Amino acid sequence: MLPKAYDPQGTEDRIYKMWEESGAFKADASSDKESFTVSMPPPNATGQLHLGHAVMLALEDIFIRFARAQGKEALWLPGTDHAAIATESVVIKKIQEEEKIPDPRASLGREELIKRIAHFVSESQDTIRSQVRKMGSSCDWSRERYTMDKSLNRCVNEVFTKMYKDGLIYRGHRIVNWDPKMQTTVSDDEIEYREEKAPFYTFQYGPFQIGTSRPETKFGDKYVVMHPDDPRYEKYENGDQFECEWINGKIKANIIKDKVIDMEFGTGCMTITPWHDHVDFDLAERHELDKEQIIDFEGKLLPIADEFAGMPIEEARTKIVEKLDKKGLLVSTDEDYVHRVAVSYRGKGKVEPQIKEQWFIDVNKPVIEWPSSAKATGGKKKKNMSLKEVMQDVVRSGDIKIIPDRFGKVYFHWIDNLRDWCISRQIWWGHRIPVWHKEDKDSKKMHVGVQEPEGDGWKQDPDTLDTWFSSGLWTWSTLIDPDLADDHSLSLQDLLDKSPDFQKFHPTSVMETGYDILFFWVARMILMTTYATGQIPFETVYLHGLIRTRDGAKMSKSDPSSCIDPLEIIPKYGADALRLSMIVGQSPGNDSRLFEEKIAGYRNFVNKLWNASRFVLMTCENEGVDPHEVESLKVEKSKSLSLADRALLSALQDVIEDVTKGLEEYRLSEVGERLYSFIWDYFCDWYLELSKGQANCDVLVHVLRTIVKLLHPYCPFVTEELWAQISSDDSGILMKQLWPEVDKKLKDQKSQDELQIVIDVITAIRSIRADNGLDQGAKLEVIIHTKDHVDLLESQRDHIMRMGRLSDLKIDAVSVQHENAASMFLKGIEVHVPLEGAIDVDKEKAKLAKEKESLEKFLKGINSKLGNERFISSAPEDVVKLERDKLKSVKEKLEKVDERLKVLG
RNA sequence: GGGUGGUUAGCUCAGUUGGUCUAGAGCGUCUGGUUUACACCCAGAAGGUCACUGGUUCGACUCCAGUACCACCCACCA
Repeated sequence: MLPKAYDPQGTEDRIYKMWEESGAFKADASSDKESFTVSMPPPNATGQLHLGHAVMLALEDIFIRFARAQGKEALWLPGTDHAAIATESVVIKKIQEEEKIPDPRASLGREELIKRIAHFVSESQDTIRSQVRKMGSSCDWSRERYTMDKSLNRCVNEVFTKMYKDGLIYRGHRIVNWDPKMQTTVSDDEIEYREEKAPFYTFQYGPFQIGTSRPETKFGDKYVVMHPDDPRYEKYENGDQFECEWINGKIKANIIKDKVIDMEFGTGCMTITPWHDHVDFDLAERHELDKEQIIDFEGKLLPIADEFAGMPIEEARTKIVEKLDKKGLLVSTDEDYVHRVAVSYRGKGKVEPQIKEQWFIDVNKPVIEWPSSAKATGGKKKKNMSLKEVMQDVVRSGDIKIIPDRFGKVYFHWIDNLRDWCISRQIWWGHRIPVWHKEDKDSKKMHVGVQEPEGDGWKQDPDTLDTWFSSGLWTWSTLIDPDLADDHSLSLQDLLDKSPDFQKFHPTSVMETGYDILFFWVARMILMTTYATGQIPFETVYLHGLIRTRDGAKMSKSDPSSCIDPLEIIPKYGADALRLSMIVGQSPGNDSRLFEEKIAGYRNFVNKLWNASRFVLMTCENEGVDPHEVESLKVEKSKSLSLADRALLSALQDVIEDVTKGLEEYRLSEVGERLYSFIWDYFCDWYLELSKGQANCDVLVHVLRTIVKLLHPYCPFVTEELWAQISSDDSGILMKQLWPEVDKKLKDQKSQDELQIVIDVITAIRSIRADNGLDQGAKLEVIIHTKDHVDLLESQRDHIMRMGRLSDLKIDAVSVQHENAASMFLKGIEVHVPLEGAIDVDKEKAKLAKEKESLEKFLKGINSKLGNERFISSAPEDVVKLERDKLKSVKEKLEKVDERLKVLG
């Protein structure tokens, strides 16, 4: 016999091991079945899984288990990401703290540091693997990938080379975000802003007053810019020159007029520093101005600063202000000025714009033919598209569907503002740029290719690639056969053609991830994959929201008290309960809040199902039935089923229908609720209670088996554990079972309606008892007066008596005031109990009259709609059909109302 | 400055193209309960003018416009 409460801790690991050993996670590329693929967003190999990962795993596991049960060849490919900057900075910090080495890069050197990082990564991969298992994820471990795998590196190099040859990758001097702490560039999307209070100074600059919070960048300033329409500076012309006293003596300055200046801000004019500011850089490009570097890559001032050369920014700032003040050039200081400082998203260091030679991807160059392969789902072939245009095209055409669709807008807006993507990083951890340089006495040579070129003296470019470059290839580079990675006679196209997994499983079906990395990752996958493979990376993008605390705050690692750690929750409540608590009540794209009571609630539900199953097993035992020997067929043919049985089987068909449709449409929250309430409110609270009178083990077992199948994607562990108790002998494990199909023969709306009447009667008796302060123990005698339901209620006499706790029950076939109502007499008190509708004749009449009126109006509305030719011709067929159905049902209702009004006189 | 989402019971949230919603659930609260599984339970109850103002409609929580507040995203801040 099963224990009284479900024990997740004693169950889950055992079940997971059983699944894994059964081979049920493995997908077969040679199968004829329709494929369904999910690429797991690879967690960063830097540490622990958090709730964000848990949501992702739960959602994807539901998709994949459902697809598998539907008979599809389902592949869920797991993996981890090397997370370039994030990982390198974590390890460097660790070494600094643990080994007291202030500058690990300099002390250890490239090779040793990479070795250390690789060691760290492999440890953290082990933790991640075990954590992913804890969630019950049914992913194919035999295909696990890592973004730094050899075969993935091959793909990276192939794509880089291809892009370079197509002129989509170029090298150039451009302003980039420089992180002096990590000594690397950072992409625009990896920057966040922090508010900071810093003094804002106004200086006298010749005849002008200029404002700045960064005096240390002002050495090279020889341009002063103002708006062309600013009346205050009317007398100055673009290009005018003047001489003025500045930090280190007299300088020659030029006047520039440009519309980017905000006349309202400060004095309406400013000096510019093109080397260290994005806007200034653009402005300088437009007006062809000189650019000069003031701050070096360590964050110290250069010789241009004279006496300040070599000073770090912060120190120099105050000293420069002092000097200008002495010179009488400081006009005012605003100590309370708040401005936003750019900070690296990964390394958390302040970002300093710098001009540097970097590698870029040109997103506007029109050289792409799309779709490039016959397998792609796109429309007609178009030529000369840019990367940007392809990215827009695949979403606009509907080839890629984004859920929720409003994120499509966000996506387009982002693409509109997209600038060339800087892909080189000056860190060591990552895919090294496949470029080799050779310097002779009089010539510089460069080789771009998949492999190191022949001959001596070639040195590989020291830079690595942005981590999103390789993750952009994730959906397909993971499907390339690793055995082909070393065969350099193969082209990129050959690699794709010769990899069975790619042929079978790409494009993938769903990309499920948080909306916060729509730009970082989803957009980049679309860009890289369409270009490299000619296929879209995925058909559907499902974006989940963030999980927040009860108060709506973000769960942050820095504040552990605010965090719910999946690893603490799982042993306490079980992975199934955690999964439910994150899925139900969560709609895609919207944040949701999670707290322990909510998880406890779903733990209770899991336990409820557990006990319902125990009850079924006990009942079977009492009846001498072995649940393993129950055949589903018996249920279908049996005509001697009780009303409750017929109603339940019919309701079950509705559930199968709703759940299947809901899952196909990715409405996971609704489906979860539907199952929850069916199991608890209907199956347990009514059916099991009714069955205590007359149990039909065939039906009990059949229904429980179906329930367990339907719930399995949400709660894989309990359901599998229960399945072992109730499955027929030869059927095998639950996760390999096929999805239940609706059996139309079992649909029986009449039984459902009739059972509802019985339920209403029982409920009425219960509420009368409560209303009259009669406790549960008191035995009651009840007389039901009814006109139409005598036979029905008579047949359910036992149930009504038992569940209403009655000592006696009389059912009288008398004509009551009007149909569909019954009255009851309790202990001499007459109590009217509606079965449906009210009993007070006047009230009833008034209500019916009102209903009639509104129905007539409704009818008029629909008639006018259907009579409108424009509506008929323009509306889709199903909409018109819907209206016609409405018309029909309204007419029927109206007839019923009329009939009842007649009865009432 | 541009954009997106939210505002429904004390709390957390559902509500599928406007019409069985006379607005639901879970938690919490209150009352009662040793019922052939389950106190991680059972039976009941209280609690909402669906943020506000207009509009469209025979009919609006649902569609449109505007207002207020909250949250987030993008851009800019010399």
